[in-house]
Amino acid sequence: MLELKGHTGDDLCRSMLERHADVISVQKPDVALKKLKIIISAALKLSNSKGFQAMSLRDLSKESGVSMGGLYAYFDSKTTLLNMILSEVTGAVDSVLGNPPPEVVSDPIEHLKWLIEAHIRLTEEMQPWFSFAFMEAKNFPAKERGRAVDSEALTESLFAEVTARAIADGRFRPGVTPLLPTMIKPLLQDWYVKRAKYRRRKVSVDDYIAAVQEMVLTTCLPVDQLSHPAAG
Amino acid sequence: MLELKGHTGDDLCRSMLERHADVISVQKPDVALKKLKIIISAALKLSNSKGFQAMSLRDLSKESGVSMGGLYAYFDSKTTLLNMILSEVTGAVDSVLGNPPPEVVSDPIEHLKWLIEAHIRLTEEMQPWFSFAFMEAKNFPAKERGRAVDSEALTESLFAEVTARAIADGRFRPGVTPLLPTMIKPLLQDWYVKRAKYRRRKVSVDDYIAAVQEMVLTTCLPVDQLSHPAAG
DNA sequence: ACTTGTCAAGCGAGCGTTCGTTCTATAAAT
DNA sequence: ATTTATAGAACGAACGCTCGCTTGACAAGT
Repeated sequence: MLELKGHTGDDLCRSMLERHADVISVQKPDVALKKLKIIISAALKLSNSKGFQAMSLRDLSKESGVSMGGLYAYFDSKTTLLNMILSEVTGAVDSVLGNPPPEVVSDPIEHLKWLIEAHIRLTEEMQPWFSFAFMEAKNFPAKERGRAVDSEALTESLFAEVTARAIADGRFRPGVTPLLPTMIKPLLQDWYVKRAKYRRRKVSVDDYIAAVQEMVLTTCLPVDQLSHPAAG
Repeated sequence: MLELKGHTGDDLCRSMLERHADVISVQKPDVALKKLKIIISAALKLSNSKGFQAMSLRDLSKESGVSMGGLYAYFDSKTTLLNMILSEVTGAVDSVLGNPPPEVVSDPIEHLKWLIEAHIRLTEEMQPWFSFAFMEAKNFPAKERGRAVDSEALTESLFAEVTARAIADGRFRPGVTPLLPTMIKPLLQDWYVKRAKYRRRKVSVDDYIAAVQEMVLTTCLPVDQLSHPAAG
């Protein structure tokens, strides 16, 4: 089973500290990391329940137990806080989906299956972060919204490339809808957008990965290559 | 081709006037309708570009050309405005998807195809309304958020019912994923969530309906019933 | 024909509140 | 003693909402 490394809350906050050392005025790394984790997890919790823009810094102060002034030791504006989180999400997408293991890139079908699995596993590990970055994106200031949109476009382009390669290699059924790469995205996004629903229904990550892979492959593979129970 | 009636901006605002006659203090129906249309279209435009909660009533006043006081002749609070729009959306979903034409209900496959088409055509006609109701829902006050969630659940239950019926009738391939009805929803929602993208790529409503129907039916029909180019 | 009275409709300054942000005083650590 | 971290009061701007005033169409009275 695919393993992703380096995307726990701890890893991500550590990366944030490096990336934004210029605006974070707290010097001691261990103190900074400990508090940053508390602040970020409170920010994700509040944003994902009431929206980033509706979350006031007083809410965040109360939820995290850090005073108003204390918060401003970790960012210099509310928009900077937004950007700090956003950077980690887009960075994770780039580094994970952009670096497929060598053994899958030669076969577009395997590459496609890997992209589906990697995307779902990454969003599972970073669920509140993805909800934040893409569900809230519409309400972001213009520049930050643009970054979220670009990140989404990049993901879709990866699916478009691998699909085009599969078609060029004659691996797909002729006449399969050109909308296929576009339609994969909403299926993947549903995993983190509606995470609570799937949890309630006891659908596991593996169940969901298998279901999406089945639906996509059944749509695009030639009929004679379909195996009825979920393909191995 | 399926025709839906009664969901133009004009129809919807007329319905709003009746439904909320108690809070709308403007008496002359033609005056009220004309202004309400202006106000609602401005509200949808602003909400969909910056979020409902980020839209101030001063923004709305400026965009619609109606003064602050004038706005309050049409609603008694910002939340009431939200509810007025929300009611029209959930009402349209109930009345359209809940009333399939008699000729499709006997055949679950035809019913399923009809549900897909009707959903996409309805959201096409009411695109800004659906974006408002479901993309903004997360930021709504608790009660209003509940109404949006309920409406989504109702839609999914319609797909679950027709799917269950198809399986009971032996019309689906054995072993098709039980997640199918759940996965249809995100495909349908993408049409109004990412409407701008599809417009840019010159994907028509009919193209999209055909693509979703193809993907869903290819996934669930027995292999020997698949026709390779989009089924008629 | 012209004035006057009436009232629905519309306006925008201003209310109290809360927002993001800053600042100063203090506590803790080295 | 000096740096580092923290708390929370204070500030101006902007928020949802209210309210007293103006406008304009129309009917009654002359």
